[in-house]
Amino acid sequence: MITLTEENYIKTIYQLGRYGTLTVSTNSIAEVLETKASSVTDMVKKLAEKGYANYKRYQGVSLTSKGKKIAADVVRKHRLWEVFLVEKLNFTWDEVHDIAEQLEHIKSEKLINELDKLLDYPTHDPHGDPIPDKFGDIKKTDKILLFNLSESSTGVCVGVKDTSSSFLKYLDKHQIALGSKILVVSREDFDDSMVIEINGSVKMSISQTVANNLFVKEEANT
Amino acid sequence: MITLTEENYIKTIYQLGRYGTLTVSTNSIAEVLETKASSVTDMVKKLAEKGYANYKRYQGVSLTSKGKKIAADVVRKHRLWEVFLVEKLNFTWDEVHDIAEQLEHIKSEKLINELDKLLDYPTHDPHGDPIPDKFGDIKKTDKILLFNLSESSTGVCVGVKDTSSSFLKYLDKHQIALGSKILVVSREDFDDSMVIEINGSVKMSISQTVANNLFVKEEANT
DNA sequence: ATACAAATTTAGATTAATCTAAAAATAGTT
DNA sequence: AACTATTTTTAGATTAATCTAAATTTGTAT
Ligand SMILES: [Mn+2]
Ligand SMILES: [Mn+2]
Ligand SMILES: [Mn+2]
Ligand SMILES: [Mn+2]
Repeated sequence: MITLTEENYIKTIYQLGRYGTLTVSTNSIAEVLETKASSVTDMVKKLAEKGYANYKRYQGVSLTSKGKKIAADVVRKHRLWEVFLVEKLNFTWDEVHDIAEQLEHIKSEKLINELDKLLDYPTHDPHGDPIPDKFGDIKKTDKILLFNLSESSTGVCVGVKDTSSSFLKYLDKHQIALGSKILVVSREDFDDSMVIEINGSVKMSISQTVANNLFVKEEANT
Repeated sequence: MITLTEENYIKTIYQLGRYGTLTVSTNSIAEVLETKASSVTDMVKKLAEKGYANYKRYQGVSLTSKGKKIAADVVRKHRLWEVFLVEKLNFTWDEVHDIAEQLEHIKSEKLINELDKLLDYPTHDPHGDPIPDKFGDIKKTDKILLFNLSESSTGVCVGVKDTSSSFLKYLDKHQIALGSKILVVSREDFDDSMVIEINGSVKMSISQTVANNLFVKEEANT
């Protein structure tokens, strides 16, 4: 039996450690979960005892394969529910995260498999993040940050790094959505801002911050 | 802020007290929630402090209007989710209750209103229980137990009292569903069993237990 | 090699929810 | 009215998850 709190810690270790590949520090977990480092220490000890994590004092934590499976399951549920909220219940992409934080802990294998079927087996959530399959495997794409796209190159917007409501609403306002085609018209060395053209029509200037939070898939150069 | 546990106690008080009309005993709550009476005493004190319940030592508990609203909301969510599971995710009526026990605690007004819309504003859950509207009001029907239907009277099955999986599967097996027309062919004084005819065709004998757990709406006598 | 700052862990306390065992109140019966 | 069985409450302890403050370890810089 695993508690909701344990699931949240495991998920955080998974995501901070790049889908379970790296070792993660106590402080970084505390920051994400908005708890104190001492609480994290207690919890990772428990996770290690239960076989979900590898932990040596002062050396950080990583997930066991058992822990990775739990984490992938929770992330799968989170992202499938987000798709459901957008596709079936008229939510916008900036409204779904907090509700998915609750729904990701509902326990029923049939529920999640039927939801997957209802949504026609989506591979990505509304923010472009990949949905692990029922074995916990993730199809990883070769997306890069818009910031790393060179002048006069083109990319298709495939995801966001910052999923905060304010950033998502900014994108909505400027008609940038997943699937939008983005051409880097020019770059400004002075402040690292860039001028982009969206879907071959609207031109606008974006800050470094924006460019560093938008994932694109680079298009083959003509 | 209200906890999941508090919600479950409030819901139990609501249901034991006939949708909040009666005062409820400590022991009866303990029995439903499978806890000890001493735990119930502690919790009802807390509920009273928080303004959800009226409580005087040794005199039982009832809900305040604030408590009733919470309870109706939780019951509304529980029953809407049950409809969702059956209508959209291919669950059978004997599979939905435990999952709805989890889903009923998800907090989002928009979520539940959109779910209501998606399901086309259902008035009853898959077991025939009424779904409170968003104001907490319940449309109550004049259903009676099949056991109280007299010989040669006819009723339409509109609900079940026992919602256990074993009873629901028994009904499935014998083709009794919500909407089935049931004629009381004869009654046996000896063991209170009765012979019924379902939808004008199949005849079968049912025990007192079955008759006491099926709600019907009596049809006007010809 | 030492000193220091940052990260991490330990010790001890708190809160929510639960339990057992004992005490108190209530209700039914003579 | 007194006795008794049942119900309910109190007292004290436990577990999960958290916190603060103090102690320890690590890593970096002189
Ligand atoms: Mn999310
Ligand atoms: Mn979560
Ligand atoms: Mn139910
Ligand atoms: Mn519940």
